[in-house]
Amino acid sequence: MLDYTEEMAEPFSSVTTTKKKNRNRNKRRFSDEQIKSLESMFESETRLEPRKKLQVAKELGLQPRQVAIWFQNKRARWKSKQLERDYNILQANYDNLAAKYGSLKKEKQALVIQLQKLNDLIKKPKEEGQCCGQVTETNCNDGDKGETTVKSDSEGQLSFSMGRSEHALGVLSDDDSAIKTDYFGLEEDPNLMSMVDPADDSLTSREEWRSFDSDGLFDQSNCGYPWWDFWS
DNA sequence: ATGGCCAACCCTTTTACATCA
DNA sequence: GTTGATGTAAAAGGGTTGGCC
Repeated sequence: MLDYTEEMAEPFSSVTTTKKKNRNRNKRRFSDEQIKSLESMFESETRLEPRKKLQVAKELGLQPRQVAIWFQNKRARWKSKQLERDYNILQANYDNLAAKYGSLKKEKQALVIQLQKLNDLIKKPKEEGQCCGQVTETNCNDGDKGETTVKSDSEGQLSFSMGRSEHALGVLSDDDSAIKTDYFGLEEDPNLMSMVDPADDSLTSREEWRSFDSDGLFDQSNCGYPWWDFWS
Protein backbone atom coordinates (compact mmCIF):
# COMPACT_ATOMS: atom_id res chain seq x y z
CA MET A 1 0.00 0.00 0.00
CA LEU A 2 2.52 2.58 1.04
CA ASP A 3 5.39 3.33 -1.19
CA TYR A 4 8.16 3.59 1.29
CA THR A 5 8.34 0.31 3.12
CA GLU A 6 11.79 -0.43 1.84
CA GLU A 7 12.89 3.17 1.75
CA MET A 8 12.19 3.75 5.38
CA ALA A 9 13.98 0.73 6.65
CA GLU A 10 17.39 2.30 6.55
CA PRO A 11 17.27 5.74 8.16
CA PHE A 12 15.42 4.68 11.25
CA SER A 13 16.34 1.03 11.17
CA SER A 14 17.15 1.09 14.81
CA VAL A 15 13.76 2.56 15.40
CA THR A 16 11.54 0.44 13.24
CA THR A 17 12.58 -2.66 15.08
CA THR A 18 11.71 -1.22 18.44
CA LYS A 19 8.42 -0.57 20.10
CA LYS A 20 6.10 1.82 18.36
CA LYS A 21 6.40 4.47 21.01
CA ASN A 22 10.12 4.68 20.51
CA ARG A 23 10.10 5.02 16.78
CA ASN A 24 11.57 8.08 15.16
CA ARG A 25 13.45 8.96 18.28
CA ASN A 26 15.96 10.53 15.93
CA LYS A 27 13.40 12.69 14.18
CA ARG A 28 15.00 15.98 13.37
CA ARG A 29 13.80 18.96 11.47
CA PHE A 30 15.35 19.43 8.09
CA SER A 31 18.13 21.94 7.75
CA ASP A 32 17.48 25.39 6.35
CA GLU A 33 19.37 24.39 3.27
CA GLN A 34 17.19 21.35 2.72
CA ILE A 35 14.01 23.30 3.31
CA LYS A 36 15.09 26.05 0.98
CA SER A 37 15.81 23.56 -1.76
CA LEU A 38 12.55 21.69 -1.24
CA GLU A 39 10.59 24.93 -1.20
CA SER A 40 12.03 26.07 -4.49
CA MET A 41 11.21 22.72 -6.05
CA PHE A 42 7.70 22.88 -4.71
CA GLU A 43 7.25 26.25 -6.37
CA SER A 44 7.95 24.80 -9.77
CA GLU A 45 6.04 21.55 -9.27
CA THR A 46 3.87 20.45 -6.39
CA ARG A 47 4.36 16.77 -7.22
CA LEU A 48 7.58 15.01 -7.91
CA GLU A 49 8.19 12.40 -10.54
CA PRO A 50 9.55 9.23 -8.94
CA ARG A 51 12.86 9.71 -10.69
CA LYS A 52 13.05 13.34 -9.62
CA LYS A 53 12.23 12.34 -6.11
CA LEU A 54 15.16 9.95 -6.00
CA GLN A 55 17.42 12.60 -7.41
CA VAL A 56 16.31 15.22 -4.90
CA ALA A 57 16.65 12.79 -2.04
CA LYS A 58 20.16 11.98 -3.10
CA GLU A 59 21.10 15.63 -3.45
CA LEU A 60 19.75 16.58 -0.06
CA GLY A 61 20.92 13.52 1.80
CA LEU A 62 17.38 12.45 2.60
CA GLN A 63 15.46 9.28 2.03
CA PRO A 64 13.06 9.33 -0.94
CA ARG A 65 10.30 8.63 1.51
CA GLN A 66 11.22 11.74 3.47
CA VAL A 67 11.05 13.81 0.32
CA ALA A 68 7.68 12.30 -0.58
CA ILE A 69 6.31 13.00 2.86
CA TRP A 70 7.66 16.52 2.85
CA PHE A 71 5.85 17.20 -0.42
CA GLN A 72 2.74 15.59 0.94
CA ASN A 73 2.76 17.75 4.04
CA LYS A 74 3.65 20.78 1.99
CA ARG A 75 0.66 20.24 -0.27
CA ALA A 76 -1.57 19.99 2.79
CA ARG A 77 -0.16 23.20 4.25
CA TRP A 78 -0.49 24.98 0.94
CA LYS A 79 -4.07 23.83 0.58
CA SER A 80 -4.88 25.04 4.05
CA LYS A 81 -3.46 28.47 3.31
CA GLN A 82 -5.27 28.57 0.02
CA LEU A 83 -8.54 27.87 1.79
CA GLU A 84 -7.82 30.72 4.13
CA ARG A 85 -7.13 33.06 1.23
CA ASP A 86 -10.31 31.98 -0.53
CA TYR A 87 -12.28 32.52 2.63
CA ASN A 88 -10.95 36.04 3.00
CA ILE A 89 -11.86 36.83 -0.58
CA LEU A 90 -15.38 35.52 -0.10
CA GLN A 91 -15.71 37.47 3.12
CA ALA A 92 -14.69 40.68 1.38
CA ASN A 93 -17.15 40.05 -1.43
CA TYR A 94 -19.90 39.39 1.05
CA ASP A 95 -19.18 42.60 2.96
CA ASN A 96 -19.22 44.52 -0.26
CA LEU A 97 -22.56 43.07 -1.31
CA ALA A 98 -24.03 43.67 2.11
CA ALA A 99 -23.04 47.32 1.94
CA LYS A 100 -24.61 47.67 -1.49
CA TYR A 101 -27.74 45.96 -0.30
CA GLY A 102 -28.00 48.37 2.59
CA SER A 103 -27.74 51.43 0.40
CA LEU A 104 -30.25 50.05 -2.09
CA LYS A 105 -32.63 49.35 0.72
CA LYS A 106 -32.37 52.92 1.90
CA GLU A 107 -32.96 54.21 -1.57
CA LYS A 108 -35.98 51.98 -1.91
CA GLN A 109 -37.36 53.32 1.33
CA ALA A 110 -36.91 56.88 0.16
CA LEU A 111 -38.76 56.11 -3.04
CA VAL A 112 -41.65 54.61 -1.17
CA ILE A 113 -41.93 57.70 0.96
CA GLN A 114 -41.93 59.84 -2.12
CA LEU A 115 -44.75 57.80 -3.52
CA GLN A 116 -46.66 58.33 -0.34
CA LYS A 117 -46.27 62.06 -0.61
CA LEU A 118 -47.34 62.04 -4.20
CA ASN A 119 -50.44 60.14 -3.42
CA ASP A 120 -51.40 62.57 -0.71
CA LEU A 121 -50.87 65.46 -3.03
CA ILE A 122 -52.94 63.89 -5.75
CA LYS A 123 -55.68 62.89 -3.36
CA LYS A 124 -56.11 66.29 -1.72
CA PRO A 125 -57.30 68.22 -4.74
CA LYS A 126 -59.83 65.49 -5.45
CA GLU A 127 -61.28 65.74 -2.00
CA GLU A 128 -61.35 69.51 -2.04
CA GLY A 129 -63.06 69.61 -5.36
CA GLN A 130 -61.71 71.11 -8.57
CA CYS A 131 -58.32 72.65 -8.29
CA CYS A 132 -58.06 76.08 -9.72
CA GLY A 133 -55.13 77.75 -11.24
CA GLN A 134 -51.43 77.55 -10.58
CA VAL A 135 -51.64 77.04 -6.87
CA THR A 136 -50.22 73.78 -5.70
CA GLU A 137 -46.56 73.27 -5.48
CA THR A 138 -45.07 70.95 -2.93
CA ASN A 139 -41.48 70.08 -2.61
CA CYS A 140 -40.38 67.49 -0.11
CA ASN A 141 -36.70 66.95 0.08
CA ASP A 142 -35.33 63.75 1.45
CA GLY A 143 -31.68 64.38 1.86
CA ASP A 144 -29.78 63.61 -1.28
CA LYS A 145 -32.17 60.95 -2.43
CA GLY A 146 -33.81 63.20 -4.94
CA GLU A 147 -36.82 65.40 -4.71
CA THR A 148 -40.44 65.29 -5.55
CA THR A 149 -42.22 68.21 -7.13
CA VAL A 150 -45.85 68.37 -8.15
CA LYS A 151 -47.19 71.30 -9.99
CA SER A 152 -50.46 72.21 -11.50
CA ASP A 153 -50.55 74.80 -14.21
CA SER A 154 -53.26 77.16 -15.20
CA GLU A 155 -54.97 74.46 -17.22
CA GLY A 156 -55.21 72.26 -14.17
CA GLN A 157 -52.71 69.82 -15.58
CA LEU A 158 -50.50 68.03 -13.06
CA SER A 159 -46.85 67.53 -13.69
CA PHE A 160 -44.35 65.51 -11.69
CA SER A 161 -40.70 65.58 -11.06
CA MET A 162 -39.21 62.91 -8.81
CA GLY A 163 -35.49 63.12 -9.33
CA ARG A 164 -33.20 60.40 -10.56
CA SER A 165 -34.48 57.54 -8.47
CA GLU A 166 -37.82 57.27 -10.17
CA HIS A 167 -36.28 56.89 -13.54
CA ALA A 168 -33.58 54.61 -12.36
CA LEU A 169 -35.84 52.06 -10.78
CA GLY A 170 -39.18 52.59 -12.47
CA VAL A 171 -41.79 53.29 -9.88
CA LEU A 172 -44.85 52.21 -11.72
CA SER A 173 -45.50 50.34 -14.90
CA ASP A 174 -48.44 50.39 -17.22
CA ASP A 175 -49.35 46.98 -15.96
CA ASP A 176 -50.15 48.48 -12.63
CA SER A 177 -53.41 50.05 -13.56
CA ALA A 178 -55.12 48.25 -10.71
CA ILE A 179 -52.63 49.64 -8.28
CA LYS A 180 -53.00 53.04 -9.75
CA THR A 181 -56.73 52.87 -9.39
CA ASP A 182 -56.64 51.43 -5.89
CA TYR A 183 -53.86 53.50 -4.47
CA PHE A 184 -54.42 56.77 -6.22
CA GLY A 185 -58.16 56.68 -6.15
CA LEU A 186 -58.24 57.39 -9.86
CA GLU A 187 -59.74 55.81 -12.85
CA GLU A 188 -57.66 55.71 -15.95
CA ASP A 189 -56.94 59.37 -16.08
CA PRO A 190 -55.01 59.89 -19.29
CA ASN A 191 -53.30 62.98 -17.98
CA LEU A 192 -52.04 61.36 -14.84
CA MET A 193 -51.22 57.99 -16.28
CA SER A 194 -49.26 59.41 -19.10
CA MET A 195 -46.95 61.04 -16.64
CA VAL A 196 -45.58 57.76 -15.43
CA ASP A 197 -42.93 56.12 -17.49
CA PRO A 198 -43.33 52.48 -18.37
CA ALA A 199 -40.69 50.60 -16.51
CA ASP A 200 -39.67 47.37 -14.94
CA ASP A 201 -42.31 46.39 -12.44
CA SER A 202 -39.95 44.49 -10.25
CA LEU A 203 -40.56 46.88 -7.41
CA THR A 204 -44.19 47.50 -8.02
CA SER A 205 -45.90 44.15 -7.81
CA ARG A 206 -48.38 43.60 -5.05
CA GLU A 207 -45.97 41.21 -3.47
CA GLU A 208 -43.38 43.94 -3.37
CA TRP A 209 -45.78 46.31 -1.73
CA ARG A 210 -46.49 43.78 0.94
CA SER A 211 -42.82 43.23 1.48
CA PHE A 212 -42.32 46.92 1.93
CA ASP A 213 -44.76 46.84 4.73
CA SER A 214 -43.35 43.75 6.34
CA ASP A 215 -39.91 45.25 6.15
CA GLY A 216 -41.07 47.96 8.46
CA LEU A 217 -40.26 50.53 5.86
CA PHE A 218 -43.40 52.45 6.61
CA ASP A 219 -42.74 52.94 10.24
CA GLN A 220 -41.69 56.45 9.53
CA SER A 221 -43.78 59.14 8.06
CA ASN A 222 -42.66 62.07 6.04
CA CYS A 223 -44.07 65.57 5.66
CA GLY A 224 -46.62 64.69 8.31
CA TYR A 225 -48.45 62.09 6.24
CA PRO A 226 -48.53 58.69 7.88
CA TRP A 227 -48.31 55.89 5.38
CA TRP A 228 -51.43 54.14 6.63
CA ASP A 229 -53.54 57.15 5.66
CA PHE A 230 -52.64 56.23 2.16
CA TRP A 231 -54.79 53.12 2.35
CA SER A 232 -57.93 54.65 3.77
C1' DA B 1 -15.71 -8.26 -17.30
C1' DT B 2 -13.74 -9.12 -12.83
C1' DG B 3 -10.71 -9.28 -9.06
C1' DG B 4 -6.16 -8.95 -6.92
C1' DC B 5 -1.97 -6.37 -6.49
C1' DC B 6 0.66 -2.33 -6.20
C1' DA B 7 1.95 2.49 -6.16
C1' DA B 8 0.68 6.99 -5.15
C1' DC B 9 -2.14 10.09 -3.14
C1' DC B 10 -5.07 12.41 0.56
C1' DC B 11 -6.70 13.07 5.24
C1' DT B 12 -6.26 12.51 10.03
C1' DT B 13 -3.62 11.51 13.90
C1' DT B 14 0.59 10.79 16.42
C1' DT B 15 5.13 12.00 17.69
C1' DA B 16 9.23 14.78 18.46
C1' DC B 17 10.96 18.97 19.03
C1' DA B 18 11.17 24.16 19.74
C1' DT B 19 9.56 28.11 22.01
C1' DC B 20 7.71 30.83 25.54
C1' DA B 21 5.58 32.31 29.87
C1' DG C 1 17.12 26.18 35.56
C1' DT C 2 12.70 23.61 35.14
C1' DT C 3 8.26 22.88 33.89
C1' DG C 4 3.99 22.77 31.48
C1' DA C 5 1.36 24.61 27.55
C1' DT C 6 1.37 25.37 22.87
C1' DG C 7 2.68 25.39 17.98
C1' DT C 8 4.81 23.24 14.14
C1' DA C 9 6.78 19.89 11.16
C1' DA C 10 7.92 15.03 10.23
C1' DA C 11 6.02 10.79 10.02
C1' DA C 12 2.55 7.00 10.59
C1' DG C 13 -1.82 4.88 9.67
C1' DG C 14 -5.72 4.05 7.04
C1' DG C 15 -8.75 4.81 3.13
C1' DT C 16 -9.23 5.70 -1.89
C1' DT C 17 -8.05 5.60 -6.69
C1' DG C 18 -6.11 4.20 -11.00
C1' DG C 19 -3.13 1.24 -13.77
C1' DC C 20 -1.65 -3.28 -14.77
C1' DC C 21 -1.95 -8.22 -15.12
